[in-house]
Amino acid sequence: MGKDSLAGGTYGIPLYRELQRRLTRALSEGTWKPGEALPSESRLAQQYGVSIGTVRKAIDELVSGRILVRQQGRGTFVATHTADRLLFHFFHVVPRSDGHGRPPGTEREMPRPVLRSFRRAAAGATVARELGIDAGAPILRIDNLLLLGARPVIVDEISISAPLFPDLDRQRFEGRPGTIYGLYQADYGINVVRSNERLSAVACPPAIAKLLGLRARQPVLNIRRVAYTYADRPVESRVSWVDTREHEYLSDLWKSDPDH
Amino acid sequence: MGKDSLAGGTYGIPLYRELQRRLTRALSEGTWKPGEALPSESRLAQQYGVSIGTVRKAIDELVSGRILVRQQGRGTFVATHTADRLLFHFFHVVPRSDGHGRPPGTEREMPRPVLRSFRRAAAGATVARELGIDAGAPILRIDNLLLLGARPVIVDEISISAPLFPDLDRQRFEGRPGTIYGLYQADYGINVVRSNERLSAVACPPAIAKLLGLRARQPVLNIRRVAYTYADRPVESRVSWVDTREHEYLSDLWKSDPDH
DNA sequence: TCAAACAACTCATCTATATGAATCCTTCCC
DNA sequence: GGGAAGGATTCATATAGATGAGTTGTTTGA
Repeated sequence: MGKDSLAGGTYGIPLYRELQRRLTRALSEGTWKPGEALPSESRLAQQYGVSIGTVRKAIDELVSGRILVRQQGRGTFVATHTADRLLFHFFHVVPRSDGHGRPPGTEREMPRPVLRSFRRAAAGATVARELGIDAGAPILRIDNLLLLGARPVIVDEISISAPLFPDLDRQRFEGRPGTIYGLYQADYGINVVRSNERLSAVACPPAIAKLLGLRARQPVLNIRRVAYTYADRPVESRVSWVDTREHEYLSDLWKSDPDH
Repeated sequence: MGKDSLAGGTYGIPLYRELQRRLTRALSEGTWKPGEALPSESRLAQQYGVSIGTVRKAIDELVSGRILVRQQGRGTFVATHTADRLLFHFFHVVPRSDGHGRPPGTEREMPRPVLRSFRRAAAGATVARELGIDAGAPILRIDNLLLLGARPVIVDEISISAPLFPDLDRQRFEGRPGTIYGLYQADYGINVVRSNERLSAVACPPAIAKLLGLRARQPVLNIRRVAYTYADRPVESRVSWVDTREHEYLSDLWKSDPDH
């Protein structure tokens, strides 16, 4: 029985859930880095003094929540924010499928970001509430224009708590090798595991319209996203403006995955 | 070993997946009606000649897909389209949480439908494609105005293939005891198990604006939903127009459920 | 040197069994 | 009648073990 044994520890809650909690905490503390393998199931079972079946059950939910990835014959790994994961789990804007042809959701395309501004600012009331910080607290405010194909389609206004991302500056942000969430993950150990989005249709503000090539006051899709890490801790507040003349927002809940 | 035994049957695919396929087919054939209990896990195991663990694994995914519901001490049941299920899995319009107070998603409210029109029509190209029928084929076309609180907030334009719903008329539709998907399920044995939605921001057509109390050409959220039953067979095509001045569309992917 | 064979390790599937917890129904007793 | 006690049935949790499949690295042998 390993030093972390769960034996005799908990009362009402099932063993596998307690183990899941411990794994999640270890994950949030950076015990295993993104892309790294966890100890094998048999080793975990030994270490925590439970059976392999219990370990598998604890891991199951983390896998379906995209926090871990299992690979037969190799091991179980901390999920990384790759382009694929972004596309299928955090980026929901796709070409319109109004007319003809292909089923919705296929033929997704990676957005090409153009950085418009990177600056320090103070949190407004809404952003402060969403990030769980005080109004007026220091934040980083990043404005991005996203191109799909050759056209500008989305304007992103990103707000993150400055103290969470020390030394993050424009150069480092622009020089990131992968996605933005990949940067949070690789450089700051902050793993975005889920997000929620609230959408509405609004008249496009002139400044946004200019960037998107729209006339002011034309309808535009407004999205407020809050991205969370473990234990529902908010990481990022993002306001997006989407030109839906040739694209649309796809909400395909609990459907078949590309894998499996 | 029961007469339905899977022993020696399949080659590459796992037992539990083959069992899952058989259960799904039985479900789609109405072997067990909505709300009814399936045979117990031990009986299924016996019947199909597999272990209880395999039965549980086969059922697990159907439960997480909301097709079945397990109740400890009672049994496993075919999920029914209750108000709760509608609210949390098919109805995504919630009061704005812009200002202050409560977390998004709480305080949902059941929409009150007002039937505007019920008629027979011919499928247009888009609807035909979405429903997998021929253009010009007979459909039922239902227009609903949905009230949240006292205000009209959503206009729903529903299209379903007429031959799938024999004898459905205005009176029967209006007299339904529960939700629309509940009607499909209870009266026609058609169980909607998932949907996908495509959203865009558009200028509100005058006819819709009138119903929603909007000025024409004001921004309105346009939603195209296709609802599916087992095996990804489309059942319903629905176009919604949402007034997002005081409400918004909530997309909270793979987050915590009210249950669990 | 190269490639085949092997060993060692991983997760995946499947079985069998035991115990607990929730529910339902019957029986019993006052 | 009414309530308590028991028993039967259900799903939930947990264990232990066997076999299979996929991966990786090493050894063997021509």
